[in-house]
Amino acid sequence: MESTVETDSYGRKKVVNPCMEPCAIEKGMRLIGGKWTGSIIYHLKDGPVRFNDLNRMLGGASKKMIDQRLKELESKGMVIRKVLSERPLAVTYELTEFGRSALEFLEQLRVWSEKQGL
Amino acid sequence: MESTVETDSYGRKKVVNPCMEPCAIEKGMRLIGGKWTGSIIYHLKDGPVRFNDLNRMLGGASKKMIDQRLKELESKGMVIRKVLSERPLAVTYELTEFGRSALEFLEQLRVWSEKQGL
DNA sequence: CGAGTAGGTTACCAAAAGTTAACTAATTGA
DNA sequence: TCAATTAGTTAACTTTTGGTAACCTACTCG
Repeated sequence: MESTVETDSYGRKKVVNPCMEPCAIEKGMRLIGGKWTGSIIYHLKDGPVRFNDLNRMLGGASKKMIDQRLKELESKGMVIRKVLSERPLAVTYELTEFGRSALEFLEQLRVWSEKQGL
Repeated sequence: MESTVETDSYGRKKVVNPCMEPCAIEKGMRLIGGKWTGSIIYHLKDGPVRFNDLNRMLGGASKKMIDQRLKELESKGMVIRKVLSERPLAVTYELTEFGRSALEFLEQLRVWSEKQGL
């Protein structure tokens, strides 16, 4: 993963390990870097949350977005959808172990972000 | 920043601190979550890199992308562009202190990402 | 001279992403 | 009966993105 540039005797440049396809950082970002994705994971940190509650917590995100993101996260195995009861329909979303493992990084991001006073 | 849902005596839900606009995580993500942005910062970690070298390191990213991202990062104060010499034109990009401060969690992201074997 | 380097810029286009608002069906509370 | 809740879905639309490839000036190497 360490790509470096070397200069040959004629002054020509060559890259030793170019990231031919997205490297780890890029892949990670594509997993949790989508709009609202990080926020959703973060808001699930304290346990299961219901769809509409999540919707209310993330003012600014539309239901469609939240729905879409939750489905992505579910398909990636970071979130589980649980039906508490049909009639009346009640559903919660919670983090899997994998999902939970992203919290560490997200927490650091949050701290950094707040420190910069963004 | 702690948004929670409360239920009143009638069973109605209210959110106490909704993230009305993007919260810290969201803002952070928008700063470094763009395609290739994290990778660019990460590849500048060992010091100044020239434009075309960066281009070679990030196989898969086009010049246009790199150019665009570098300008964004410059405008956000995370990267500085330095002209080493005109005639022949030589330019390097390096991280500012602010840019460097992002390396800490990018490194964590990298480790996490690799651990998942993505 | 012709090719290659450096550091970009430009136009064009296709595809993806995101927003809004309306609508669903079933249930409950006033 | 009216309103609101639940968890979504859908269509229509706009915006943003990202990729390609050509072009630019200036310089050096053989």
